[in-house]
Amino acid sequence: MGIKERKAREKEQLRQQILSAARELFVNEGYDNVSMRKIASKIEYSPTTIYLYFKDKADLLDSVCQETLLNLLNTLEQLKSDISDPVERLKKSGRAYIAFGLKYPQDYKLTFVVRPQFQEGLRLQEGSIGKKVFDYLHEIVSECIRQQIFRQVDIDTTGQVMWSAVHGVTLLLIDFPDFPWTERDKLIDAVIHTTIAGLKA
Amino acid sequence: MGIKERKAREKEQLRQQILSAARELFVNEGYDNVSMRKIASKIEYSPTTIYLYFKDKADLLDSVCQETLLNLLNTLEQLKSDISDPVERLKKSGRAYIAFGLKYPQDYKLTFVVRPQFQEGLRLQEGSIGKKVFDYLHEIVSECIRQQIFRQVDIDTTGQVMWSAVHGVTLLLIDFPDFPWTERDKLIDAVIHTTIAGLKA
DNA sequence: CGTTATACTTAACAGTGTTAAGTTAAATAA
DNA sequence: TTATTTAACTTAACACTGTTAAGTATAACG
Repeated sequence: MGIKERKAREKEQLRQQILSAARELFVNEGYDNVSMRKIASKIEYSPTTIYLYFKDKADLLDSVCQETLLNLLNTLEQLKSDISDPVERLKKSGRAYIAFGLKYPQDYKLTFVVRPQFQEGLRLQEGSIGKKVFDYLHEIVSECIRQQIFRQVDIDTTGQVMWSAVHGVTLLLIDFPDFPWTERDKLIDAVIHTTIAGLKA
Repeated sequence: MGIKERKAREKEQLRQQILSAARELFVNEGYDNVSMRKIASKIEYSPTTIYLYFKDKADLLDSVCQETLLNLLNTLEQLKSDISDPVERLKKSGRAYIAFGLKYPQDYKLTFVVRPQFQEGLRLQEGSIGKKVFDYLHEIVSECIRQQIFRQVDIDTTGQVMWSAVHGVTLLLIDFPDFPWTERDKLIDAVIHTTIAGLKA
């Protein structure tokens, strides 16, 4: 039964080809400026072939975003073992989260802003990668509270406050690149420092 | 010369008609799902008439967003005189900012997320309404620092931190309505309280 | 070798933003 | 009043969009 396996492998390969072509185009030209025909011509297949692998354009976007989330999760989890002090770990993670968003700004926007628009009622489902990213933050915050470093506000709220802070500054820096921001790293540090200080106080 | 004035008035009237039709459609159906033909048919004119009043669809979006920013600015400035304590004023303003975003979620997204995507290199120009909204926050923060209630970090950074916080939570609540958030007002209060506490500490 | 399933393509539909050319009616000038 | 110019708007068209249904060729299987 080697043939079926080869076929499956080839199918998967084309799927990946479509996916990476789509990502590259989405990121460089914006979701709306990319047509299915453009993606198709990039991989030298007819436009309709894509529909054999993805339900529609939104599904393609969704798959691209799943990959992005996985990248983000991996980036964050690499920091996990590094540091024992949970506050230090939270700072590093926050900075890493923002840095990821700024390194791949279009991917970040696609995932956290464009996709929710195209997939109404999108929930970070239990078991989804998006949920795992949030859980990662949640866990560190939780440790800070357990060690009584943070105020004893409920854990969920605290985690969500942290997420708001990093999400907010990331998007502002992406969307208004020409605004007269303070020096970038200074602002990022200030956001993280302020939020953590506020959670301690 | 009453005729010219009447004509000008009528022109302005149609412009407003187009604008409010566009706003209603953009808000209810999303920018991408609204065609120029749809807007035109709503006001019972031919599609090309719109181009006599607006350069293109992005320009129409821009004008809609200007109105939104003006609304936001007015909403905020109504609080100005109310309270003398700058910290209390900052809290109220922050809450009002977020409340505005949640009351008109689509307008908020159009203005602060969609528009920057369609108008690359958009800057909050000196004298623009967007700049004035930010300046409003900036001013209150500045007063908090002057009165030595906040740490003596530079004013710009402090204002930007505040903006990040409210922007972040607003967008998260809009984009992920089905996420298991803490009770909404509790989260909003936590964000504002945490940020302000962090700026004090 | 004939049949069936797989993988892909062609052609088409209804819609998009936008432009150029055309039309109609009102305002101005003779 | 009548002729001309100007303003406001429309018609028709172009090149494109996402997506579907039907068709084709090739490889696998009995």
